[in-house]
Amino acid sequence: MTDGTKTSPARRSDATRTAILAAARERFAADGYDRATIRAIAKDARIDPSMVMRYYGSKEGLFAAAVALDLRLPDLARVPRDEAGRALVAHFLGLWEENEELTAVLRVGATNQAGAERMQGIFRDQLLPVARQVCPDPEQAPARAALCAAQLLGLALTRYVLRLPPARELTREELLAWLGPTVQRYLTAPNP
Amino acid sequence: MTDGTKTSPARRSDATRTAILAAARERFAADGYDRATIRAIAKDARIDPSMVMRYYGSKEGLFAAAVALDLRLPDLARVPRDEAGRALVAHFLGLWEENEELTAVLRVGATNQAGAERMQGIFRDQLLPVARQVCPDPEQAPARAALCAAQLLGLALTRYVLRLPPARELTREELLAWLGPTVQRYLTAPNP
DNA sequence: TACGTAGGCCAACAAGTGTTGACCCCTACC
DNA sequence: GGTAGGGGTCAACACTTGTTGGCCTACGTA
Repeated sequence: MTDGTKTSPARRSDATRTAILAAARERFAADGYDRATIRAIAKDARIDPSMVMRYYGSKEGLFAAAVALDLRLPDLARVPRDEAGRALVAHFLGLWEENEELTAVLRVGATNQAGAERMQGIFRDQLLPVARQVCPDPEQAPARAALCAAQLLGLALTRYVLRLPPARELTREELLAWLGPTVQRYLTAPNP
Repeated sequence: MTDGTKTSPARRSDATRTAILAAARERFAADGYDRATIRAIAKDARIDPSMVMRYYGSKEGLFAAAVALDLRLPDLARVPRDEAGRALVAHFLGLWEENEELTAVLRVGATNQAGAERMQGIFRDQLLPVARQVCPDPEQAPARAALCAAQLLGLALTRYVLRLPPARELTREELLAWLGPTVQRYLTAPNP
């Protein structure tokens, strides 16, 4: 699982570095920023806490390195216009199922001021452009994207963070059938 | 602002107690459970940290006392069946605008395991019964209520916690027009 | 007036935090 | 073979946290 970045040759400590990142992702996702301690992360990675500091400078640096968030949103111009909503929901579901970084980012976003700003950035740089592709009037794109974010993040919140039992019991197909039309409406329906 | 509970006569320390609760609500809402320190709360209330312990036993006890959450959901049997969604959204919006305890509970629910369980309880005891009143098939009530929770909490998350600018700029009327039909569909529409 | 008691403050404890610097070991190169 | 230098550990610092117990004050009652 070498990440795509092409840094200097290949340090002897790469194994440790990735072990730290993996442990950090898990802890941040499970406990949130404050409760996830450097000592606990280091213990999971079976190294000394001081190594975390050496490689990532500080706890904030570690968090930034651990959750480099790329939603890899699909190109909605390439799916039929009336299936955009369903496609978006499907993509988000897949993302959340496999990727625990998202839980970490959402947890921290809800706790921390800096975390909230990070999420604002993700919204602006990743979801908003996609919405702009599909929205009838580009000027409405921010509002429509915000509505989609509310629905999608609300699903993630209830299903993966708060873990409301009924939200967990819904199948992928049911969610697509319920949320797909909602997101579709937020994206493309005429004004209200 | 005497609360409805009919406890012993009226202690001389009632002013202090309510000052502590008010400060606690503010801090918990603004900072979340972990970052809201007893010392900071005590400072806001202009008393000694030890008083908080004396009156509320522990930090958890203080939190429990500070956020006694009653959503006061409307009786949906008394509004026209096809306006239930709109009524629910309107009620939630009013609730969040005036009540900062909700932000605290959501923040803590996203951070803390115990907080998540508290939110599960709120969902089960307050939102679920209301959904049961309106849902065509009572057996589907949990799933439908969960969908409503996802949409409503998602709105709260983006608008009041993450504070995404476009989510903040939507007016009350726009939100009613967009989310009302969504919640209505989740509550009463035939299966998918 | 005397006094018990509740309200309040102060200082400290023990635990846990992020962070730092000194020190050892092993490897790769001259 | 010697020697930088990076990988790694240990112990400690400085600080903050929730929490506790002792002590003073002032009210309300007898």
